[in-house]
Amino acid sequence: MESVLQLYNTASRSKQPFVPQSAERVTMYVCGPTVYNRVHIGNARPAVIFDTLYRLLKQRHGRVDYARNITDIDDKIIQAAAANNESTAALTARYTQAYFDDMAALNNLPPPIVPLATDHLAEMIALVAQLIDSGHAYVAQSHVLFDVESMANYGALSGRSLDEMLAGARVEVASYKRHPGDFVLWKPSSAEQPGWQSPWGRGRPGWHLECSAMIEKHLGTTIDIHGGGQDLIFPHHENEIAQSCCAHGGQPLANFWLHNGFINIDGEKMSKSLGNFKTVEELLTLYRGEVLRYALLAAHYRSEANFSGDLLEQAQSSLDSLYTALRSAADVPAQPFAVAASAGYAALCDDLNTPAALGELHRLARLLNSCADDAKPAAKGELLAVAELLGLLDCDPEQWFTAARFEGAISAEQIEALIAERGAAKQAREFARADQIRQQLLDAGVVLEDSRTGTSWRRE
RNA sequence: GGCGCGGUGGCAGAGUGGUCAUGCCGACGACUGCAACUCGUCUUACGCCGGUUCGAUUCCGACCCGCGCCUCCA
Repeated sequence: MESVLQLYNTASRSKQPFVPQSAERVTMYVCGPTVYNRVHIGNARPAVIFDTLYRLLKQRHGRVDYARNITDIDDKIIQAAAANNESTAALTARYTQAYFDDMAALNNLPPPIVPLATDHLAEMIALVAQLIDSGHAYVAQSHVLFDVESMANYGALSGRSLDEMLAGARVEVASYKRHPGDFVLWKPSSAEQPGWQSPWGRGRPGWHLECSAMIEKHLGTTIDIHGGGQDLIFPHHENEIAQSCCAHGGQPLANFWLHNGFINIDGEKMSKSLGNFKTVEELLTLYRGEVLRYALLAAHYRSEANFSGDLLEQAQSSLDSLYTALRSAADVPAQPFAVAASAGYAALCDDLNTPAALGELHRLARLLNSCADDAKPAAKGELLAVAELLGLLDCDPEQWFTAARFEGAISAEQIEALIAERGAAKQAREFARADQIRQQLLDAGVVLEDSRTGTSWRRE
């Protein structure tokens, strides 16, 4: 029997069985990056988490309309482009491609829908007009503002009332707002700022507007799952809900709200001021993307995760041991395995318990290492099937251990030549010479492993 | 101030009212010319104080400590 998928819904603050509106087509939207610089490892967490969920949902339902947007209009983009003396379009095109590259390096499948904010101005303007018409928004000093008091249950997702929000307000309130909690739907652009013509003059959208507009266009009025980082619960998702619900006669924007926890670096919150900001690009010069992915999956997605060199070393060693099992079983055919029957699959169905699923990978690797030959194809098949759900172990095991990862590393040809020489020395029982070659290779970062069938090697 | 989260062995990190997470590191044994890999065994746990219970790391309450959000943020 297939496991029920339980997901923790921020809206209800509890795990609930996931039931999509249509069993044949699941709709999921995840907030993507604002493309004004290289993304950091914290930005990669939701991408990896929701990619894993995407894989699981595809397995369960077949079709998943998964959209992850690119925010390519924003004040930070305008500032960065001005600082570089280039157009916002040139800047965002460059960083959008960099984001795609970084995410691909982490084994994330490309989402089937990747909408750009700047391709949806007409939809955003229409949404604003609708909110004005229905009495949920007003124009003030060339801005269009959402009237939070017009919505009875504003604040429901984050669990706060308008009064409570005021108590902690730490930002100066613009004088033209009727209520301090009112947020910008549309704002005016100066001549040098990017802008679009609208009924309220030339301007640009507020932060939250694009998601509401793009969800409606690509996925529908109410979607099954909306995801993102914890910090987006308020105000971003709260305001998306306000915009969409009020424009749609109160219909919900999403049935399930999923939020991932934050990543710390060496126990401290990652921030530019602390200087402990790690970009994916930077980390990829030290570790393969799969190692980063393993490290990101090693903690449950809702918990805080601490990123450190130690964690990455452990992830590397853990992957090495899994690939060692696959390398030893290189000649074993993988028997097709119905993954829904696996304990690893069941773990993922329990609110995406990736640490338990990784544990299952290790159990299967041990099984593959130790079981009788006739049981190996099944063990290998199950191991690979669970790993695929996690986006792991898709490398050729031989390549995993032998590919040179640093400039100036000893070549495979040189290694093979030395191994041949050592083999001859062993034949002649000149063990001193053989050990000397082993040490020479070890100094070059190459470990030799003798077996009945010959000598294999791996880089450390 | 308001809302919320968490404290598990050297490290990372699941989970459970009573037997085992798992991985990394460490120790020992088997295997090996020596190693490595692998397999097996093992050590070190559930913040603190009460309560419920035959039994609590797990449930309840208080306390201590850490963290997040409260209109930049994944």
